[in-house]
Amino acid sequence: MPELPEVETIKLGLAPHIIGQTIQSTLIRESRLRWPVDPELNLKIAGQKINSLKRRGKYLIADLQAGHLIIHLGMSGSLRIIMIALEQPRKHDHLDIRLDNGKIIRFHDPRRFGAILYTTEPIEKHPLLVRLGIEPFDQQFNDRTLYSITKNRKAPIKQILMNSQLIAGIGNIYANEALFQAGIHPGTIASNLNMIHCKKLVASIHDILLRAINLGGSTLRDFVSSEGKQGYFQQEHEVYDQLGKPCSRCKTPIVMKRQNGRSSFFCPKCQKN
DNA sequence: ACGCCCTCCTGTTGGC
DNA sequence: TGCCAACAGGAGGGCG
Repeated sequence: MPELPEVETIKLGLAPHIIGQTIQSTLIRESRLRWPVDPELNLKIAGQKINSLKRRGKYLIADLQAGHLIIHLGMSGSLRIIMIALEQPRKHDHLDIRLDNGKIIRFHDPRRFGAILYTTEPIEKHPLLVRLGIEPFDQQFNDRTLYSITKNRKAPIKQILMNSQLIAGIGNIYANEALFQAGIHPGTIASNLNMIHCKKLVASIHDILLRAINLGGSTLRDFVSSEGKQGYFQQEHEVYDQLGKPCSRCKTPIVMKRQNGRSSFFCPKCQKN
């Protein structure tokens, strides 16, 4: 579920509940995530105030007084705010962070590809973050920077978009959707894109991500009580998971193709190599 | 440096 | 209805 817009939505929903609060305690029910949760996590972060909440790529970063909590939701992770003693933990509720205001941040992740890490190193030097590529909403992300990323690469453009070490935050859904909107075939070799393609693609990426964030935002009011709601952007998918359905522009049935182990969906008529 | 493939894990779905 | 394989929104790590 969580690509850039979902993580941004979670950040916005979580922030008012947790910013300025002090962590009272941490409860680990299952430490076997992508990386083991530090058994001393509670010792290390209890008593620390949460100063701010940021996003980098698909990572959430809570800045504490003396360090940073790095949270990644993997493929199936979600976070909720719940009231103390109100809800029993469900299966796959792996970790609770109890705050002084009586609220609990509860981490849920059936596939356990997610991660919760604490570091006292400068956050930008953390090995998981240091190699991340440019943020799509960075001022520097424009037609020229995308062109410089693509001009010497032989991989298909879709894989370039999904490579978080080149561009951070775009996953399978938004790569598919942005390429459809830009009229570019997902299998196009990156180095074959010209500046015009790159300009269109940057505009599409911006537009798709912004629209998704805005729609995700409409579920914010449910954030406290609901289990990682899907958000409304899924109703806006033009190609992702739309195999066989008519293209919204030309009515040609949407096609699916495996690319590097992932499903690519596209309109064979509107999207050119 | 680059691109491809494998891996971690559980839950859901579709074909027979 | 049940069984089983395929697949799912990520991404680090290892290899050629």
